[in-house]
Amino acid sequence: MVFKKRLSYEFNGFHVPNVPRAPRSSRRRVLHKRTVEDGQICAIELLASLADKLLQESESSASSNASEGNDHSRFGKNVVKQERQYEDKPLKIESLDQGSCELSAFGSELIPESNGDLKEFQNAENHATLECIPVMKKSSFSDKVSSDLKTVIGGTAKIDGAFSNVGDSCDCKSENKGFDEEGQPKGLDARTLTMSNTYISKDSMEICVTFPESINSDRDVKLTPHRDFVRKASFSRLRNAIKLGSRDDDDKNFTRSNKFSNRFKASRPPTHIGDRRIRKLLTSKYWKVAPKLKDFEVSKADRGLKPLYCKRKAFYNNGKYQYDIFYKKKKKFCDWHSAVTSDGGVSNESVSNSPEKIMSGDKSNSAAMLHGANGVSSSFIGQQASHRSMDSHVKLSIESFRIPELFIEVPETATVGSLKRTIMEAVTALLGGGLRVGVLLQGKKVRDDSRTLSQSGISCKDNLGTLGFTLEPSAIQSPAPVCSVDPPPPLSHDAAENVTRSLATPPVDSGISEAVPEPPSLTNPENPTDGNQEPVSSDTDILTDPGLPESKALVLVPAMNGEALAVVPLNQKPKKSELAQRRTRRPFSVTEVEALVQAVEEVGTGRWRDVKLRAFENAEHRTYVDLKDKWKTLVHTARISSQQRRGEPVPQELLDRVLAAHAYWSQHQAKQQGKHQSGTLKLTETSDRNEAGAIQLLM
DNA sequence: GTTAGGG
DNA sequence: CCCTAAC
Repeated sequence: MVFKKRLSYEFNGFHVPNVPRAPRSSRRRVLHKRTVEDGQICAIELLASLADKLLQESESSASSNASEGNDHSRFGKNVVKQERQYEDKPLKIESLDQGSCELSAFGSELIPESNGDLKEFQNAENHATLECIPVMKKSSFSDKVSSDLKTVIGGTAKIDGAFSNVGDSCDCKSENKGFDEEGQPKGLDARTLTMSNTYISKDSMEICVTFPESINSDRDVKLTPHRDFVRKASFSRLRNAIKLGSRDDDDKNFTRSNKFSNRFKASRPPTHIGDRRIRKLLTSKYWKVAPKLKDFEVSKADRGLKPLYCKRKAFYNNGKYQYDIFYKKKKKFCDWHSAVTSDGGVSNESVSNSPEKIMSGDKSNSAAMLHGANGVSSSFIGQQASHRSMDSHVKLSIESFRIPELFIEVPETATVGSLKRTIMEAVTALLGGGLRVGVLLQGKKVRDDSRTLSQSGISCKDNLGTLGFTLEPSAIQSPAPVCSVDPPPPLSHDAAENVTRSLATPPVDSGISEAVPEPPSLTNPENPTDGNQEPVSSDTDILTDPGLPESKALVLVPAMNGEALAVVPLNQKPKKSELAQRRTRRPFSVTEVEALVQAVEEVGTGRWRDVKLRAFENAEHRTYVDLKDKWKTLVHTARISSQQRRGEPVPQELLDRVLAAHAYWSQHQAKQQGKHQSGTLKLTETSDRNEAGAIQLLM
């Protein structure tokens, strides 16, 4: 009885509830907004000041735009969090972000300009600062730019150096804590990753892409990270994560970790038992089967709890929940495209808080789940119109790329290393087929590859806001656009939030990408955009899902203009799509049928709670609704020919009793207390189906 | 929270 | 079994 009420855990407190099973009715928890911690603020300030210094050194340029500021704050916050975490907590692998590939594309246009360098530099700086990760950016796109590039690089290098120090200090700390460090060289060299045309920061997997507006959308832009590269990235990321902790709130991570560790073992993607609605959605039209993902299923974010029918029996379901978790199977979602919502709202619907979501960013999770069904990964891209693009270059930034949620089965005895490997394999398998890039403009897929960006309208500032990209495993044909960016972006702030959510880290580090910087926490909690925020109700168990829902988050990075771009989900359809698992089927045994018949004979129909108490008091998995349903089917079964019956045959004798009791109680409305004992109905047997007769006898 | 039914 | 409307 008290259970349900207790269920509203507070995630803020990171309290993990131990409820065995959740009541069906959703437990919708309200997310609590995170408050920024003082410490964080300080850290931010420090970082900010540091950044300023750097900028000044390089002859600060005044040109900072709102968007940048935004990013900065985000990153800064992120950094702070990381530091904090690393200091305060023991890091757990589980807390690592799944990682997403972060892709940033910078237009080359800036470079040539006198100011361009500076700006670029700033960008770089921001990134570095934000992530506390050295980022090397280099663009070889055009030779003419090379000189400018140098400058940029230099700037970056500086930053890197500065941060490397930080990293070192971090390392020391971590070492003290007993973390293993890889013998990575320190300094820029170690952390610099250079690629031609495409640069990915080792840690963040940031990819910079530059291209002229006139390029063909398809061929010129390359977003494919190299495998090795990926590895490296993940590696370094891991390292970072270890050192600094994941960007998520400590609490979050912590909680997640706990969940994860506790539940991960299960083989099936146990996920959440969810909200009925969610289940419904899942089972029905909303999800499609992903052809390719067999090894891992996509799970849905929703961790709804099942209802406890234990009001009277208070702990009646103990342990059941767990059972469900382990044995229930997850359905795959195919609608992931719809899922990719800016706020992830798609999936959330009314379901609210799953701790997980809260932690990681609900929206993304849910979205991820949906996507996951397909196994397609999508990414949101943030792009910005190049400011003053006199040179007609389009500047785009893809902040992150996430893979769909994966379910992985790992024995409890598995090592962390094996866990990571397993995840890596799953991810690799997912992406093994290669990625296909789709371009979305105003939610529509841009198909004509030969058209220039300007011809496609992509170069227009107005349209940039509506530009989106999709990354899908090429194996999957589903052409459907995964996500799009919403044109009318509300506030940059919102955008940031969206991004954040989408980026929310999954419990496990996929090893592929790094966590994305968190958005400003202040605003996070409330998302005006949609009600999605509410995390899906989840139990603690949720963590169980090893799944890493990854959606590819597409984030728009506000460009210089500072207008914020909001990522909007293309499809609203799965508004509520939360996944719920269907309970495992448990056919009634003859014994149970017998008990049911007996009880109904005694108590009558229409008093299922009493029946339950009388005959199934200890059968946690049999709810009174189940009993009622079973009775319904029994009556039906008794009326059909034995040839038409399926499953374990029920003795005719029992079926006869069913009919008799049914007939009897239909006449009696079953309201009167069970004065009728089995004896009473026995008489019926004689008269058999003659209802009137039975009644007469009974009376 | 229970019931009663439809799905 | 699920989901809901009605109580």
